[in-house]
Amino acid sequence: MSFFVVEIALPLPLRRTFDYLPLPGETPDHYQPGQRVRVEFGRQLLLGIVLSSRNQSDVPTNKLKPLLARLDDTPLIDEHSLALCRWLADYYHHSMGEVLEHMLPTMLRRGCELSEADERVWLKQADEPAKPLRGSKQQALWQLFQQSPQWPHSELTTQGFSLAQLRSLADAGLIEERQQLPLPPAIQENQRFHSLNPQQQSALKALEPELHHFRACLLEGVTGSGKTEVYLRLIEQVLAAGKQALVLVPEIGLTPQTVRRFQARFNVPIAMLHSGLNDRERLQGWRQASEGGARILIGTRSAVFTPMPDLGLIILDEEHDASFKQQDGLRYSARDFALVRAHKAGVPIVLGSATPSLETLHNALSGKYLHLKLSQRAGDAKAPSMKLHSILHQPLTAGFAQPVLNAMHKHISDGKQVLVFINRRGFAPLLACRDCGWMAECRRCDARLTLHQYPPHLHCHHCDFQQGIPAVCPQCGGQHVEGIGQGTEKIQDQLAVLFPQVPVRRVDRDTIRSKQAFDNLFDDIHSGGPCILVGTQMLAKGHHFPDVTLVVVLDADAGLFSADFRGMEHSAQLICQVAGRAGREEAPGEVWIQTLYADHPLLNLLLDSGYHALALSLLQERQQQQLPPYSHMALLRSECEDRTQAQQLLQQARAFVQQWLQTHSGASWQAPVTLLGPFPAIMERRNGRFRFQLQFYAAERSVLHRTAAALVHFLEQHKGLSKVRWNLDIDPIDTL
DNA sequence: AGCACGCCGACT
DNA sequence: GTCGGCGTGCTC
Repeated sequence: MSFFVVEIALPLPLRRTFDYLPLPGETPDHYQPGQRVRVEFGRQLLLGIVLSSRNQSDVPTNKLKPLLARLDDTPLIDEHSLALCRWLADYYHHSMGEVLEHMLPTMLRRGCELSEADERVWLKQADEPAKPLRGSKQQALWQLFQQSPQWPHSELTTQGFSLAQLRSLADAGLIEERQQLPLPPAIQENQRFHSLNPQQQSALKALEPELHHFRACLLEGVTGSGKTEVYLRLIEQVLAAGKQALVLVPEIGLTPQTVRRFQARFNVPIAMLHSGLNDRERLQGWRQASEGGARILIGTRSAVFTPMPDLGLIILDEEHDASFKQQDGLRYSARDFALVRAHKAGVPIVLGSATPSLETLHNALSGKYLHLKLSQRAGDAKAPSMKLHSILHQPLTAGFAQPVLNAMHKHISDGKQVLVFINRRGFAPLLACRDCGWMAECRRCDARLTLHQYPPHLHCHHCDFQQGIPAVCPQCGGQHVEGIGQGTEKIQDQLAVLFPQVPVRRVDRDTIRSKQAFDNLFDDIHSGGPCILVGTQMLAKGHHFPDVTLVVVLDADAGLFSADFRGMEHSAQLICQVAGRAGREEAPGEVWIQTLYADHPLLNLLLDSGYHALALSLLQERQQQQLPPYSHMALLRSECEDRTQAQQLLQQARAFVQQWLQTHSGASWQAPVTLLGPFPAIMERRNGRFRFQLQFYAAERSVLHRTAAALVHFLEQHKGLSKVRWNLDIDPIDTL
């Protein structure tokens, strides 16, 4: 048998692979790309992925170690997915091993078998107990089986039932244990079948011919215009053709409602992948999708990696949402990756949004994407009326102008619900001393501590540092230490006094700690009756509150003057999203935006002419300034406890890139790379580390790409400033 | 990233 | 005299 080695990708930040000797008696045929193997690496045991087998190695044979075990007979990751990982590793200048780590659910990364996704389930076997059941626990258990004939073992144990209780029901012949892969039960087909309005029909008509090849489409539809119904119709056709559909949604967008709507509509197994699942559930979702059992996969960002053998369509809803971009480690964009995946798989991808990102809009306007618009709201719903309300020189009560309070009173007395949006959680964003001006600051960040009252403490929202509230000023000993400004907690308190007749509910990360809490609150709100909801971003995303007819935006100004060049874009998207919560049913909605800058031209453009008009105007600005999407951008960030070293690393990086550009700019390199920085991050110190950044802009993506590759190579070799942590962000979203 | 090896300060 | 700090260097 001839000599060969197996090339393995290991979960390390090293941008190279490692060769190992095969197991005794195995031939190259035993090794296929995508299998998992266990290896000894230095002194540690690692799980790696086979990339290839070859008949020679760059490493001397006596230095090669043999593999310890091969875990899979057939590849766990198919060739197609492997090629996509290679693309991703290349594009984001990351190690192949770390990219592959993202593709596999935790249990598979730890060496578990795919079949460990199988869970014990208990199936109902009879309709009536032959003898009355003894014990209230047993009766309660039997009640559950009346509701649904099939229960996963783990779910029953978390509900407090014991194995003994299950056994006694099994002995009575009422239920039976099975080892099986539970697929979500199919519900009756074509429930709640909505009819399409003319715009939806023409969008569908335009999309239908594109279903059998790659095509990127932007479905730009105002809130309530029925984008989801168009998705459902497309998925219907894809399923009928025997293909699978991948549906990607933002992190907080995957609500039980969304899932229920899909389940109610399609008579096929649907898999889910999102952050609320435990490891086994994730493995289940992954397995169902990758073995083809599930015909629809609904998931958040990381679900974009799940192999799907019969992929026929990708839907990415709310494409502008920031949660599609991973913000640490491997900083990939699930949206951009989904586009590449669709392209390589030869299937269409539909990006949906009421407020598309300027990048996507630019691609749609230039004809690269098919551009479809839904401008009328489905059914009878009318667009909300939006108005700016100047609070310049106006007396405020609890932060509200009187006319705004009056409007709130009116909607409440009409029996409707009011939503107050303020993007600051906690009681007050600042705790200060009236006597000497001292402010509570975080020791580890360049930030003030936020005052919370429920429970009372000071909290840094950037590093999670927490401490008690000082009774007297630590600087002057004065008694007048108080919260300045307002957050959701304070607004809630004050509104409870101003509107004693209605409940005032708060929705922010602090009240919505668990999914359970959210569902409860949601059911409460849904059951109707007038109430006031005070909340942050969380309120803006994805949720349908049918009885909300008034939305008040308290701090729209915060985003208008952001240091980030995308600040206005994101502000506008947020305002539109919050506004979209109002008046989705028969009652018309009203949106009041309190502002100090009632004559802000872009804000007025947004209100008078809508998001699309504003976006066109912002695109012009971007073109003039040669900012994305009219140029391509990369960001090298550094952080270190030593300020000087963090800065030095970027200076060295800059010097390297400048020199490299000089030596590599021949005739074919007319397009230059513009370097800006290094400069300190907007919050220079965070969690005890000083942060700097170096920006790269290029008109040609390929130039930026090659520069970045050279830079990463340089930084990897260069170990002088080893304490400094660095990260290269390709196509960064926030540049703060 | 781990985990070694390696050379200088405060302890039983 | 050792224990242990974390600065370089390597891992097929």
